[in-house]
Amino acid sequence: MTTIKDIAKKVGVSVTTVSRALNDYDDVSLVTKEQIQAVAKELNYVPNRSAQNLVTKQNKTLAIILSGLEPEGGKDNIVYGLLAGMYCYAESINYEVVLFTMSSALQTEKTYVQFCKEHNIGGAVLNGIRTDDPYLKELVDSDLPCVLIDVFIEGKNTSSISIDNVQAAKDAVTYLIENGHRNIGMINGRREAAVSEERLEGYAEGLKQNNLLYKDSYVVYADFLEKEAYEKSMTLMSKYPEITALFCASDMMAIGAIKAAKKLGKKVPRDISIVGFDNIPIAEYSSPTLTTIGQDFYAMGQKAAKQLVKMIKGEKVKKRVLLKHKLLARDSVSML
Amino acid sequence: MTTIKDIAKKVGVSVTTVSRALNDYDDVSLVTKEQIQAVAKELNYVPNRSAQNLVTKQNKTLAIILSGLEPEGGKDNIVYGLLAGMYCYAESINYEVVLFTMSSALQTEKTYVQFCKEHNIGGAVLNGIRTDDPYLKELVDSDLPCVLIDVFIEGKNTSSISIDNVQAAKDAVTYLIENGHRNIGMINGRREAAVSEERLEGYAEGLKQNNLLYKDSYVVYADFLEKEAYEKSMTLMSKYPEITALFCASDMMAIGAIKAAKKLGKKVPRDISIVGFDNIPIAEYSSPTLTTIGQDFYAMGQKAAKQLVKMIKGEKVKKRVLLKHKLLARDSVSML
DNA sequence: TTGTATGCGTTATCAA
DNA sequence: TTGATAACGCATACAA
Repeated sequence: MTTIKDIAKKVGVSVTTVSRALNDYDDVSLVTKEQIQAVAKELNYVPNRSAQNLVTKQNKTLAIILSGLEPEGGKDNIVYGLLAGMYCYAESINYEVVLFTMSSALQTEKTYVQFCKEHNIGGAVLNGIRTDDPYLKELVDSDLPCVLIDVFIEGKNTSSISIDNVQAAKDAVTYLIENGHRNIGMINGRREAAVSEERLEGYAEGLKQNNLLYKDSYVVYADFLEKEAYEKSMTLMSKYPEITALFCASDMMAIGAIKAAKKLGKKVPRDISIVGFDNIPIAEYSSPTLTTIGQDFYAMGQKAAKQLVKMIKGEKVKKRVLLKHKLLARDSVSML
Repeated sequence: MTTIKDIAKKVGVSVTTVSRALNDYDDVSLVTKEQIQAVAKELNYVPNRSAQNLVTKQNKTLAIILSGLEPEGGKDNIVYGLLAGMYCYAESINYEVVLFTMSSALQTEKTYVQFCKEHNIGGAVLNGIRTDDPYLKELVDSDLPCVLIDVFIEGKNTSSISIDNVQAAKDAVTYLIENGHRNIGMINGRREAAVSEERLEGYAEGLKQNNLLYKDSYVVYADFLEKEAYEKSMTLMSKYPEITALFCASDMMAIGAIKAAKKLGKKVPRDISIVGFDNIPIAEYSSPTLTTIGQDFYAMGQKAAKQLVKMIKGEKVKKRVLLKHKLLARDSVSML
């Protein structure tokens, strides 16, 4: 591997000069600078990041910390979108992106903070981490810039990004009501998830604003899982046949609900209307195509990376950023 | 940040001893070792990877080099599977994974080799890179261990992983023939892709083995794109109404073909049977559900990482690894 | 069993 | 405008 030393020798200058020439300092004569750059190219010189990092203590690396990367996961494309968005911005400013997951934290008994220190991480984007994760607390209590997706936690140096989940849920419910539905059930996600609470709130608000009664019994929790949603919605629809619409806090759960409806001999949307959440790729191709709340995870990843970099540079950022969502009217809802 | 120096000072030994204790050498007394480890923990010591990398020249980082991370990409979940599989193995042996894409290569004018050198990458997994990419040539010509997904290229230190695409295509076609189909069209992918050629070969072989005539006119190329496949298959079906089955080289193209069939008033599978390739998440949820060739990208990513690590360690590896595929019989094919 | 000294490749400080 | 030298944090050859 060629180093600045090699270049220095070949050109006949000191390593200092080479370093400065390569970093385009202006206290080096144009002639030598050009000469050095030419030789660098000729020798295929590539700076060694480890050495750079070691001496500059700069942290041009962003981490994305996830709950896990499961073989069967990824159907929702959320991680992909987030990662792609982050990467897109990071690369544009010559930053790197590395991955870390909770599972590896458990396995190696390495905390997020440790991982970040070890790799000179400048800041981290977190997604899908449980709010009661002790490693999370350690991280947000540390000085390290963190951007949290979908949850709002006060921390030393943190910021949050999400859509307005309350409003989005309200939009979904309102849309159902506009379509004539009066008895609307909700298939919510994991009880502990912040978004679940927010979406429930939006659901309740939507009902209230239209003078409909909120009923606890119309709400079930299905952990964001298709199968669980299948079972829970089956029970719900059987028990309360007056329900004509279901608002689901995720598309995968909506898919489960559609299956349940079919199993019960109900046609979607003729007998029961269903709205999902997220707009995962499957939503557009399922049968019927799924009316849902669209989130732009790519944009979210991009924004997260941007925030992070600002925070790394010590600039002020909004503690909480709300991105736009969009109701996508497709075929799983019909006018009553 | 605490360093081994701090620990050394506190314990009252040299940095050498600390280094050895922390790396669990056995030429350090148990007492001091335990003492050192205790203090390290107390001071929240985390080794600095940059420093380690710099001195050991070890390259405990794997790269995954992709064609790009598009906002609208990822539907097929291939990148996710590959990445998850790689990461899973990498983390188990305390390796890292970083991303690099062709798009960033273009943008920064940085070649894959440069990126890898710069980051002390031990080896790289490549997916979706065009075989005529000059940067690819430079990479496989270099000493850096590379594992190529889906393409077989001889290189200085390379190895390839894929399923047996010829056999898989043959399986698909044979399945259609077993279901009574005699006039089978093929929607192939990008002309230049190695897998396209292999799948075409399997398609032809399947026909031949069953004494059916291969017809050039029954094969169209649709660049692995849904829309393109929609148009091309529309033309194909219109021009040759005797065709009763379509073998598509990707699921997204199969989805396009199904749409085209519907548009033409043909019912799938009653009027036309369709087989896809890949088993992307959508395949299971589309209407009708898609009969397809299942590839396990997670397993592929894992295997790729394993190969890579072996190569990094200088062990011999197979130049070409073939993973198992599986025909998944679902609802898009019917007996003629 | 432990410590001294050296070097990895780079940048930064200071002096020339 | 340039160069000598130190420093970053760590691992290792060698000496003690």
